[in-house]
Amino acid sequence: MSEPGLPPVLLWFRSDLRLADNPALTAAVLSERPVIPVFIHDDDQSGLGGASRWWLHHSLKALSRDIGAFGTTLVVRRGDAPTVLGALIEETGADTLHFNRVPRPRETRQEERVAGLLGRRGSAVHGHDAALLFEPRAVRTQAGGNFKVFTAFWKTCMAMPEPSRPLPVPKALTGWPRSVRGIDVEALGLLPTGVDWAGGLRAVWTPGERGAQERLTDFLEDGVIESYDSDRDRPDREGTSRLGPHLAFGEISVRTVWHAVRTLCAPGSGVTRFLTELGWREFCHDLLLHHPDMAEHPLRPEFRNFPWRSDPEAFRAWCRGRTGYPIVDAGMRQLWQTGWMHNRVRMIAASFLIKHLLCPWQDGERWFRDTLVDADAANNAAGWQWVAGCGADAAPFFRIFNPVLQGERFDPDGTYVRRYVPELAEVPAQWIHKPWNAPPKVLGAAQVKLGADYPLPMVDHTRARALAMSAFRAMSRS
DNA sequence: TGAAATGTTGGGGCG
DNA sequence: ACGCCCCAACATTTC
Repeated sequence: MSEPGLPPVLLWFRSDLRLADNPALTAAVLSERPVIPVFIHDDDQSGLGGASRWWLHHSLKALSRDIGAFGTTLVVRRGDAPTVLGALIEETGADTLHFNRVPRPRETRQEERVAGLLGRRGSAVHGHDAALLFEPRAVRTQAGGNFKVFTAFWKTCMAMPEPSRPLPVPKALTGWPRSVRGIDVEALGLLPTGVDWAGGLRAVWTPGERGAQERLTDFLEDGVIESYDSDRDRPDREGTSRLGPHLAFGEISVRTVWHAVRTLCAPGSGVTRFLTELGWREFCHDLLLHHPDMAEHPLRPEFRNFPWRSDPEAFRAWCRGRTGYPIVDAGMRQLWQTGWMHNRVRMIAASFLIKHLLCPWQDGERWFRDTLVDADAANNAAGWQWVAGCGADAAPFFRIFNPVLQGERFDPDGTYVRRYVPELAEVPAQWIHKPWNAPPKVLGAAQVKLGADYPLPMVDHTRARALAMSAFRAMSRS
């Protein structure tokens, strides 16, 4: 127990809304001083989309409850983090700050401002690393640069010492006996105003550390991971972990996931593949750290000359899931309804926006950032550039998905399409991914009138493909 | 972590 | 028996 009179330490929560494997928390507890846990929301700086705001609200509620169980209170404030932290130091006499670094450019800049401001006031500022498996920027080529090819990056990671084991939840947390002014999570105004569009999210997700751990447990049970290698590509199955949003908000640490899989699962192709996906997350963060403008500017500069089209109508149709290509529309509607889209379908839908509609990939990146509960600045930007063919280790631009073939290959029975495009529910599997080819009799029996109940394809695949090729060639010539 | 076009091969039907 | 064509199946190349 701490002596009265000892100055408290500030514990600044950010994208690490958890108590397990939280080195900042552990360090604060070890200091044997009263701990003031703080969360600061900055509406102007957060860059959070609507779906992420919904998630953050519930995740903060969960964290408040969990901290409350220690007899302590999470202090919630809004505003500019360095300013708020400075004010808290004034108010409480705290002389130390612990936080976990967020290895992304925006957050890193914020950390530097905090360190500068608090350092000038004589406070000790301690940043800890727990957001990645391997220390940010520590993975280097032999020449000392950052990797631009994933396989080489991951091979190097796998030759490094295994990631640290996760830290336990501290046994106790001593709070600050005096009350510190804060606001209710509700007052942050993170939930939808007006129309409640979050019903689909509530039905699918449980934000918070408990929910994250349950999701991990579910994934590790029943041998899901054994067939992960193939099932992860099947949107009609529950073959993926769905840990994305929990990782994005730091409700569970990637090291916890890593060691749980390594400890509890028999080695095999599924395990290897899943760990590799965690590797992509590492790679994306490494890329964004070295290319802070990756969400706006293509890594391959020649793509600045790509003749993108400006077509707000087409973009809107894509957003709303009314392209006329069932696998694309199912994905976009799953995203809108649940805040999440299966990864295979993300690739198909993104490819469609970029290569069939020739819309700028940045527009799609922003839409995903606004609608995904697992929106992550690094993963999202890297993923979109990868699909567009202008990123690191990217698919060549001419690798154009055929949405019909992709649908038939990865949703062979049409189960996924039927779930999210109910107007096609009665269309037989043979035609579900290309209803425009179905005999009129079949469509009649399925009670579908194309162009009325469900749109006709907004572009012809073969023609769109040819146009994309010539646009690509135009860019390559210029 | 493609798709489509083009090339090659080999078996069977047939004159 | 032989060559020819057809075409499916597979492989390679091209975008």
